[in-house]
Amino acid sequence: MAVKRSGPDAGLGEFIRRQRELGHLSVRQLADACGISNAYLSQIERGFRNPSSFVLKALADGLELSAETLYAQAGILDPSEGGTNDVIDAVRRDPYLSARQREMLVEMYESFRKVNDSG
Amino acid sequence: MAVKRSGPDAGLGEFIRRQRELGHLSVRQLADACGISNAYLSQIERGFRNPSSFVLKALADGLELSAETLYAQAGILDPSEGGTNDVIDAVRRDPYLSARQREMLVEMYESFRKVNDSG
DNA sequence: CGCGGGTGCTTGCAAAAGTTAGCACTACTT
DNA sequence: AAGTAGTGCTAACTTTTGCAAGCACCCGCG
Repeated sequence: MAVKRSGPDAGLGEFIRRQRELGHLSVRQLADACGISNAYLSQIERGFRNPSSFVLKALADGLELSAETLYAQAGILDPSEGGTNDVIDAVRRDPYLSARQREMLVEMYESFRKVNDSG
Repeated sequence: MAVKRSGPDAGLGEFIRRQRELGHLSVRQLADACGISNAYLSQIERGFRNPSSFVLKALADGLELSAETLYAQAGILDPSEGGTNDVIDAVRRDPYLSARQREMLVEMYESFRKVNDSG
């Protein structure tokens, strides 16, 4: 498999269920809102199925919470990512840069900030 | 199906391929780095397969870019969430940089973009 | 030439995702 | 009590993911 898979022990399902119950939604209601079957949602909540990116996105929408929150819960997004600095964020988000170029820009920026602080 | 599926027209694959090529990696190299098969990566890049959340996460790591960038490209994360997209804007807005530093960062960024376009 | 190793791509197949139909249970009506 | 509608869950099935193996092609080297 090589890629990590979450089993029935995954906390994501429990989180989804809690969120659903907080919103006073039934399994069917949320499933309909997300465009998935109730059976499938039931299995996701109990950790027997591993939702795809699209289903995860749909669930985030249906639960009216940010996709980031859900992804962080799923363990596929580092909660600290998307940090506090606009420049670094923008560099990380720019789709036209290579990894190395990103790295160079971030380093350059940080060195500037460092120099400015000490000066 | 009820949940949106991306077909061979999806831009995600092209984006991944572009990032891979910018990093001078072969299909096999990136696939190995991500812990997925080269066959599968090839299919993802051409839009014939739709990677799961976990594979997407692995790809983000392998390409050394933030998971958010990739998710935004996959259309499963609203790009406006969590900050701006424009590197130059962010640099210009940053209050902790000198005019000279701003200029250098912008020039560096633009030269990268230029190189990527031609090469 | 002929061989080994690099590239990306295709082909079946196993495993997982996701659906439809239907179960058992509860609560409210008539 | 019987009927209807709500709840979540199960079973059987179809579709998609993801992989091992192998294809065809190109290049440098003997």
